[in-house]
Amino acid sequence: MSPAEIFKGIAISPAELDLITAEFKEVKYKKGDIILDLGDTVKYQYYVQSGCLRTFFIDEKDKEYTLQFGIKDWWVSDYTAYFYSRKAIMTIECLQDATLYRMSRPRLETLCRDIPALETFMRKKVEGGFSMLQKRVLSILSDSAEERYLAFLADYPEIERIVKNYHIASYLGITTESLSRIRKKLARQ
Amino acid sequence: MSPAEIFKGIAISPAELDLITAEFKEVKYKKGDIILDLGDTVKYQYYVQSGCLRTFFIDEKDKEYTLQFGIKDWWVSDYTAYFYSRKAIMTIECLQDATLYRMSRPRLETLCRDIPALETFMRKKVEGGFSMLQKRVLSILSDSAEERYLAFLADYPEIERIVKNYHIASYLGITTESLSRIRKKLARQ
DNA sequence: CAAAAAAATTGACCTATGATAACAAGTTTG
DNA sequence: CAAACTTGTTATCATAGGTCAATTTTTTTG
Repeated sequence: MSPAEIFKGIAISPAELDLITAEFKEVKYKKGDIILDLGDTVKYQYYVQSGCLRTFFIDEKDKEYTLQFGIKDWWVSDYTAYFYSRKAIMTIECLQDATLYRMSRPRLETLCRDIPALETFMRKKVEGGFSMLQKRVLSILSDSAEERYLAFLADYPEIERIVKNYHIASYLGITTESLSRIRKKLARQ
Repeated sequence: MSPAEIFKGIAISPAELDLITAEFKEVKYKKGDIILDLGDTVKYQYYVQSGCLRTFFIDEKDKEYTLQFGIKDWWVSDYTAYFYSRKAIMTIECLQDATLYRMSRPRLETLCRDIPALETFMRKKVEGGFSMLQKRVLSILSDSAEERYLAFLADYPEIERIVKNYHIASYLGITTESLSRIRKKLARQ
């Protein structure tokens, strides 16, 4: 296992791949660890090699909203802060012991400048994320909580097995009581 | 007015700028025109030079959800379809006579390959869009309809002046009746 | 500018989900 | 393995926002 796996499938020379992978640092976290906390300076984005992370936002009423789960092969960060070199507005916690490869923004920018194929790779990665977020906006606007729960189960069966129901509820934007009612109704049917 | 204005502020040689602007085509639309329709092949993304566009999704019950408005200096497309060269799942309509510069996906990909500064520009543009969408997801999940309406007015005062209330309602994900009640309440206060 | 069409408002009623509280089930740890 | 804690469920009641239908206001057009 090495960061090289991240780039399998892109046309890039071995020398360039070495340049890139040299800038990743492997870091390990334990279940319950806070990887990034509200107000921290956001230096890194993380590639999840194994384990499970959760990025969430806490509102004035201390209610949590899960923005993203991250499992194998996902990238995780507080991207708004990461992109604009600002302080974190999100928290990232480790839900399951994890091995991550982290990359600092300035280093990645330098690599992108030097290695055009990497720049293209990163652009397409963000395009994919943009597309997923658009889909999520539409889903929150137009689907009922039950429909969104079913879509979540269909889209992320592995995540459902790992995380708690209250994490899923906070991803769907409903209370844990509502999710419980939905689950009961679905079980009956 | 020429597509060159799109790239003011990026470090790019005049020769490269010419290469890029040569690939934009100016197109004009009238209020009410459908620029892109459900099922169309999505070839272009559009830079709005003037006027106002709206991208929206229609669900099974014929209810519309506005994903994005586009005014001067915004880029508009059905991005999921554009990124993946798929058929449109959205409709784009012209809300106010518009002059657009359009760019085809394959041409832009070629230009990005040849001009690294353009690739970086495009990546940062998508990063900005990603960040805005994340903010919108959080806002839909955590804010009331009234809070979202107030935020919309604060964020897009120019758009509010141009578009109909039912467009705003469909952006906020509420009915036009609800928006009307919210407006009444705010007017009273 | 009058008629028609489009947009916005209002009222009455309904429903999905939230809030609160109590409790049950599951999991961790001394 | 029992106590303590965490997670999930259930019931009751409250409410934001939806639905439907009628009406008023604004805009467009012949």
